Amino acid sequence: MNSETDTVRRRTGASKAQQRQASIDLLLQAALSLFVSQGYRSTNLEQISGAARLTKGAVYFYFGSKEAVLTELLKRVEHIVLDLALGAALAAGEAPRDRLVAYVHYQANLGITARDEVLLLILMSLEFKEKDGAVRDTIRGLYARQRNFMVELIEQGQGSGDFRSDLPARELAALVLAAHDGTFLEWFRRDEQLSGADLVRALRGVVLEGLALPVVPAGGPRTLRRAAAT
Amino acid sequence: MNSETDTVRRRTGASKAQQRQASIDLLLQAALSLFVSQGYRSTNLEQISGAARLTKGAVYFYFGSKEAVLTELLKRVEHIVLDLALGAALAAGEAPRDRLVAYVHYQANLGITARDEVLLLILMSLEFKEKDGAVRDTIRGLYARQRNFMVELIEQGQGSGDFRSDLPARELAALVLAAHDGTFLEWFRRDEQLSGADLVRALRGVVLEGLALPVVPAGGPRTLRRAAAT
Amino acid sequence: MNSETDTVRRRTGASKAQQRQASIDLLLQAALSLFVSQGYRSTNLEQISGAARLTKGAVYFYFGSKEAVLTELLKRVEHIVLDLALGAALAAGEAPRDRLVAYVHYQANLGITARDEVLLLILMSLEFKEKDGAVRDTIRGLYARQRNFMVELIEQGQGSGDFRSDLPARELAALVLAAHDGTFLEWFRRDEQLSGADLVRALRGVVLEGLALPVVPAGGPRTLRRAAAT
Amino acid sequence: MNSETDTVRRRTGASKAQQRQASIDLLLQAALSLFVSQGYRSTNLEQISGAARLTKGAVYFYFGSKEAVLTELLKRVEHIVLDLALGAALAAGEAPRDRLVAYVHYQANLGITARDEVLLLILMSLEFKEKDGAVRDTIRGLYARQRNFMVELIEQGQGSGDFRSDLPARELAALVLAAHDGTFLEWFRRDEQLSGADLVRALRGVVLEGLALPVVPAGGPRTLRRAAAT
DNA sequence: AATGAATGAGCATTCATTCAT
DNA sequence: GATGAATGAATGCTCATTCAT
Repeated sequence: MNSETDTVRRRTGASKAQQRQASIDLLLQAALSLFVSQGYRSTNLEQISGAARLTKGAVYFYFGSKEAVLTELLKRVEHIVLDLALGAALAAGEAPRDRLVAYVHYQANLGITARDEVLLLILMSLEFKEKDGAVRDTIRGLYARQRNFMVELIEQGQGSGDFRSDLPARELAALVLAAHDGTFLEWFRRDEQLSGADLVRALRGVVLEGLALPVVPAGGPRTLRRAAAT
Repeated sequence: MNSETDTVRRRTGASKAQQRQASIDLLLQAALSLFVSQGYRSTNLEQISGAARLTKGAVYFYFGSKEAVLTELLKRVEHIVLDLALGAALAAGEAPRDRLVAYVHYQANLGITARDEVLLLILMSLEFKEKDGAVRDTIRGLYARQRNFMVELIEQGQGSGDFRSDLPARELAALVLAAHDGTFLEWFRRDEQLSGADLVRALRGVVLEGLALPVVPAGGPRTLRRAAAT
Repeated sequence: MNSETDTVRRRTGASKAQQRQASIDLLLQAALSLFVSQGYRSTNLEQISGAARLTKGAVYFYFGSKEAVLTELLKRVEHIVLDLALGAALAAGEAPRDRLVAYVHYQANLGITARDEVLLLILMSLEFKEKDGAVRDTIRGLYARQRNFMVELIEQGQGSGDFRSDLPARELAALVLAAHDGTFLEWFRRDEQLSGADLVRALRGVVLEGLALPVVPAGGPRTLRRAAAT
Repeated sequence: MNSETDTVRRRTGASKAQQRQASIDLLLQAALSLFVSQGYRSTNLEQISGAARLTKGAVYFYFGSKEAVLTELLKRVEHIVLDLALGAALAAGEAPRDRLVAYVHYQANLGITARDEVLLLILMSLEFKEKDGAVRDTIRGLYARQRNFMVELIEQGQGSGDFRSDLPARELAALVLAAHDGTFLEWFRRDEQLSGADLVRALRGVVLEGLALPVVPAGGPRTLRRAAAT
């Protein structure tokens, strides 16, 4: 099971198509992991290809440029972090608060199942903020989609009386997403020293309570609080 | 008002010490602004020194290395973002919720008066996460101070019955700070398209309501809400 | 008439040998055209094989190396540009001036029927001037043959009194060939904006008149010759 | 007088301005020589800087890019090969034939005093023929100037009856310049095995006789001319 | 107090070539 | 008969750093 055996196995035991897919996946996986831990700029192609037991040339064979690797990664991220998350929220029912809870849950789950994908989007949005080009535009598009969804969700919640209306939906939405991103980053920054479960519960609790109608009479919020309890 | 006039003015109107300080400040200001907008790695010394109307050599004359510029910047950030913020919180009285409100307010103010300093700390904590060295250690120290303060504050609030106890103080503290960082980043990411005032109000509102004891009888939260109103 | 149809046609309508020859010709044609327009060094195998609707590997299958493609091309050029040109000159009769005229005419014709072949030789002689190896040696051989032929032709013309003897045959021969190459290059450089017919007439006229015995009688030319003397 | 002494002398014995100029000249001289003998594409920065006893970085310090080195070289070539040559021709008097003779002479002289500069222009015009960019445009401009000058000169000569009018000035001009370039290239190709003096005399003789009014008296030439007619 | 010259290590990218299929 | 995968050496360029002035 040493490296030689490994390489040979990959080279001989598989069909071309399988080998191709295996190399691409290996490369993308290595790039994802490195971009997240070191940043895009500080990761070089030698590291990426080396981690996949290939050479720099292989990256060019499959992707054509370093940036194209990131672009491909972002395409996959869009699916996981946006398509599915938004889908999960919509599938949770009609009630805005149910949708919000589902969204928060899905995202929290992603922290475990797709930690690097989530972080990639956040970190690249920061690293590419001022760099003109396709990557920046792509990322802006992703963020815009996320924001639009959240703004609408909150507006509906305000309309239905589920969410507080004393603050503009745009800023509330920004805050929900910001709390999310911030929590991920803090978790990332501390190398998972925090209890993920507790952190998620804290996030959900605080966001939902904080978002609920602030003038608390009797029933309404209680339900929300109850619904939020796991 | 061209560069020559400018240089001459700097050369003639000031003593050696003043001139020295002026150059240092110019360099630090340029570096701060560039590190925040482009990142540390993507900012080169030519840009920094050029923005200060000096040359690369001047950076070495005053600081000795690129990293030393950042280190110096972080020292200043520590004072503004930590010393003063923590001081402001402590000065707000004994009550944990008052201290938290004061802390949030001070930080929100910083978003206007020292935007780049706040962002520098956040962004560098991400960019230097995996890079061994003095910078990383410094940043970790700053974050640790901030966290310890917040954990203590929340523990006190939990003890006094001001804050919810159904979640661990460590995770709640992480969340408060995360919401903060996340909100700053979102504001940064969107180039200040958001209403800063509304965003701060949303942050304060959501965090405080969310942090307040979840079982709300009559008075308590009201006070809080009243205190939070501007 | 798309690529698929094309490939299918090639695959089905021809015998193995025909197909083989077709691929080789396609490759050589592509290489010739690209080497002439971009230079050898600046043309890569992807461009060559792509233009022939094949892949890089095919070039190796048929030729073994990039240089071998050029070598094969030069072999064909030798036949067209040397064998036939020299043959045409010899076939024009015994008189040196008739042979020279025939040579010029044949070459001029090549400018239309085998433009790229002629240019390839000229351009590669320049590009490979300092690169040791088979290509350089081949090209030198071709040029030597051409020169020897021309020197002999001019020496005969000088002996027969057809050509001027006040200048050495070696330099006159060099000049005739140089004028040729230079004219081709100028035509090439200007992307055929010049009238090919007029250019050839000019070349022939000037070279022949200039080469003819300079013993001219009366007025005009004397002045000129005097002015030109150093 | 070994390399160390040399380097030290350059580094310590000269003022900054002198050192700067010395390095620039050394670099340009090395680049000129290498571009001419190996071509632009096939010359790398290591060779250029190495020949000047400097490193690649120095090239970037002074020029900013490989192409900029060539651009600077071409600027100097324009002065030597165009400004001065055209000036020399105009200074030779009013008569077109005198001007032509002076031009040919000046250019021939350049073959000795500025061989590489002349060749650079010719060779780069070929190497950059299909490469869009500033270099190509610059070269085209130089060639256009040269051609315009020659066309006008020949038109004047045709008007004054000095030059033959049976061929268009444009093609005759192209031919004169082509003969020039071709002769230079042949000389270059043969590594100066030819007698430069004889070659120049041949060029001048053939071009001038060939350009002179073809009105020749008796038998011989007529036959020739008849044979040449299409 | 600061500059200009120069270095050298690092990096993304290109490309001829090899080889299993 | 030809392709696709992969390599490795070469190359233009960037940039933090050094040093004499």
